Formats: sequence, structure tokens, C-alpha cells
Amino acid sequence: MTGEARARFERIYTLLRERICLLDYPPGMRLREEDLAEEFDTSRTPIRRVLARLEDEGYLRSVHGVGTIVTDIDIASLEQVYRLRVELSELIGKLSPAEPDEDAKRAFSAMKTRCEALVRTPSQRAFAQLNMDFFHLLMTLTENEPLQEFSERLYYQTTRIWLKRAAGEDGTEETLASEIGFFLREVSDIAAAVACGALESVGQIRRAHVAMSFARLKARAGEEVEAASL
Amino acid sequence: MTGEARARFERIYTLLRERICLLDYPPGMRLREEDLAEEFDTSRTPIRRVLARLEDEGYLRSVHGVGTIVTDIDIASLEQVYRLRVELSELIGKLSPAEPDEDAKRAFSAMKTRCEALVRTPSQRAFAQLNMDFFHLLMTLTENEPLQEFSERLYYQTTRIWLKRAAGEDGTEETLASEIGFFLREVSDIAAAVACGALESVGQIRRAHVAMSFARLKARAGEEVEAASL
DNA sequence: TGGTGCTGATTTGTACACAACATCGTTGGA
DNA sequence: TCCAACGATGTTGTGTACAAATCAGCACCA
Repeated sequence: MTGEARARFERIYTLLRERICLLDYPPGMRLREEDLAEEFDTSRTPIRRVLARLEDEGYLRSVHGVGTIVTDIDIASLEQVYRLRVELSELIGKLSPAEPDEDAKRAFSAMKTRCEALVRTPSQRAFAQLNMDFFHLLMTLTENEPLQEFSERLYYQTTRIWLKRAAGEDGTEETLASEIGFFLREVSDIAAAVACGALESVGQIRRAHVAMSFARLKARAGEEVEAASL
Repeated sequence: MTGEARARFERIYTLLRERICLLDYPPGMRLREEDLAEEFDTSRTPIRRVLARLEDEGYLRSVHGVGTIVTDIDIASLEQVYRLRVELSELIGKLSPAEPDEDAKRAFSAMKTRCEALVRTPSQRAFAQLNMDFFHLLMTLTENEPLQEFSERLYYQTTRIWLKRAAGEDGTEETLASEIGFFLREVSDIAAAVACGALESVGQIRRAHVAMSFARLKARAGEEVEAASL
């Protein structure tokens, strides 16, 4: 796969993965190859190439005769993925850190501004988008490509489930606002660390926040079980 | 993809990946979809599904009008992958370690025996096979599936290049024997750690040996450059 | 009334024909 | 003699028809 075909593949792949992570395609949703083929003005063949990759990476599950379904992840499996994600988070500052220039520092500062605006007018979708943009900005701090690739995969695999359960329609508006508040603190802390070039600290801060956000999710899941059993 | 189709996919995928890692398909070799289709008694379509995954994971590169080529990795990129692999190695003992039972301990002991036999009659191919078997046995020590998956990918991606450069046709028989010797020490150390249930130590020993094996490779690459420039 | 099997519709999986592209050898002219 | 253009050949990428599988709805019977 080369040239134009490659470019189209990347375009569709990135877009679909983003839709899955932003919950435009929520877990359990069924996609149809022919619909996608029509949307991207091609035949099923190139679409199937993209869906195959998304399936290999665990975002989708194709079932013969049924359809292509967006996967869901139970809390036990999610915990395994989070454990690994926590460890990888810290490596951002340890493996080939890229000294941030002035543009990068401004970008982190801009993230903080966007986040403060979000606190005033909360929205799940805007939160999801900001969270993703922030993640990609963080990834520019390491030049280790394999680390970037694996971190991306763990991020996309966990964040959508976390968003759905922690700040989704299930949760109250209160929990959404609360999560945005925690996120603002993370962005502020990391922006400060980046401002003074302390990349190792960035990794440690990130690690702590990733771990805490899962801990909150788990606690909330525990409450739900408790409430259901009453 | 489900049922029988899935099983066939896994079978072909695993086999081809193994061939690539054991250097039956060395870097630069060109594969033909139609040949593979004939070998596995099917059409190009299911084969392309497998090749697509192998390409996504970086083992292959399909070029329109040319062929499907086994990738090679330059020493700079390899170093990035190794840095990450070193870090992940240690996690084996920290993330969901599986307490080894008597069977597992015997399996490690058997590895040591195989390794001692290999020292007496060195063979690159047998070394590659033993190295891979040992890796898979190590993976049974953690129950964290994402960690297993990523470790596998890093292993398959680096080991084939390492084998080619450190113990392949390029190197002398002396370097092969030397590497087998180092490997025997690693297997012995790890078997001992497993025997007394010290899984955290297993991770640390493994980490050290992975780092050292790359260091030797890099040193040898340096010598070659030096020799070439004389 | 409940359950059981059938049939049609829907969807993914496979096979195959053809298009697009790259490579190499050949041939013709300067 | 050199080189440039062309065509033959071989390979992956795309489109499409059909096979295989699942599911829902319904008829039918105990």
C-alpha cells in the first residue's frame, strides 16, 4: 500500500478511530461496510482494509452475517490496560524527551485557556475533544516513535470507555463538571512543568492523574453495584 | 471475522510472523500473495487480510506494482524500540505476576537443558527457535494481556534484526557461540529466580540482559563502521 | 399457548477479473 | 556507442458477484 492509497487509508482510519473515541460511534453500535463505502465514495474493499486494522487493534469486532460492532470493555479488562498505561505515561519524560520550544510552551498554555473555558460551559463532547487534543500535544514531548504508537493505542482504547462511564450519559452532570475540574488541574500542573522544562516531572504528574482518573471510575462503578444490590 | 475464518487467519498470521522472526523470510525478501495463497490453499483475499496485519505491525511493506517486502530496521530506529523494550521487560514481574506452579518451574529448567545442549552444537536456527520459545515461556509469568501483546510485538520486531546482525551470516561463528553463551547465563539466572518464586527479580534480570544484548550489538556495529573506514 | 422449524432479508467473507503501477529488456534514433 | 522511449511482464490495489452465516418474523403443530 503506497502513495495515494496509503493517504486515503490513513485519512479514513484516523477519522473512524476518532469517531469511536469521541463516542460518535459508541460501544455496541453496528457499522455497515457499505454505508462507509458510500460515505467515502469507494467500494467495500478499501473500507474493509481500514476495518481490519481497527479490528486488529481491538476497537471493532466483525461478525459474519451480523455486522461490525464497536467493542465495549468490562472493568476488569480495563484495569489491566490502565495498569500498563500508568507505567507508560511516566516514560514520556524518560525516553528521548524533546526539549519544548516556545511554540510548544504556548500550545500548553492555550490548552489551559481552553480548559478554563470548558469549566464555565461544560459539554461532554467538547471535553472529549479537548482531552484528545491534549493527549496529542503531550505526545510531542517524546521522540520515541514506538512509545508514541503504543501510548496512542492504550489512550484510544481506554479513554472512550472512561468517557462513557465517568462523564457520559450514565453519569450526572455533576460528575462531568467534577471530571473537567480534575482535568483542569492536570493541564495546569503539566503546563507549569513544561514551562520550566521539567519533562521528567511531566511524566510523573501524568502518571498520577491517569491512575487517579481510573481510581475515580472504579469507585463510581463500585457505588453503582452497591446501589443496584439494594 | 469469526469461527473458522478466524482460526485460519490466526494460523497463517502466527506462522508467517514466526518465519519472519526466524529469518526464514529475511529482511528484504519479497513475498508473493499468489504463492502464499497457493500454499495455504485459498485465494488472495484471506492472505491479504493477514499481510495487512503484518504490514500494520511493521513486519512487511506492500508496494503497489512491486511486491510485499520484509522490512529491515536501521540501528537508530532499533535503539528506540529497544529503549522501550527494556522498560517493558521489567514490568513482567510487576504487573499481575502469575505465581509459577511446579510445571512452570520444570519448563524453565528444561529450557536451561536445551540451552546447554545448544552450547555444545551451535546453530543459528536452533538458537533463534530456543530464544523464541523462551520468550513465550517468560510471557506466561504475567497475566496482563495488553503487556503480553505489546511485549510480543517489540520482541518480534527487534529479535529478528538482532539475530541477523549479531548471530547471523554477517557475524563469525565465534560471535554466535558467544551470544549463545550469554543466553545460557540469562536462562540460568532466570530459571533460578523462577525456582524461588522471585518474579520481580525475573523482570530485573531480563531487563539487564535485553539491555546488554543490544549494547553488544551496537558495539559490534561500531567496530564494523570503524573497520570499513580504514 | 408455547415452541419449533422454515424462509427471506441482511451482512460479512471469498473468489476472481481487471485496473494501476513499477521494472526491465529491447529497439530505434542521434 | 549511448540513451531515451516503449512495450512486455509481473505485482499489488479495487470493484463486484456470489457464498456463507445469522437473525427476525411467521406459519404451523402439539
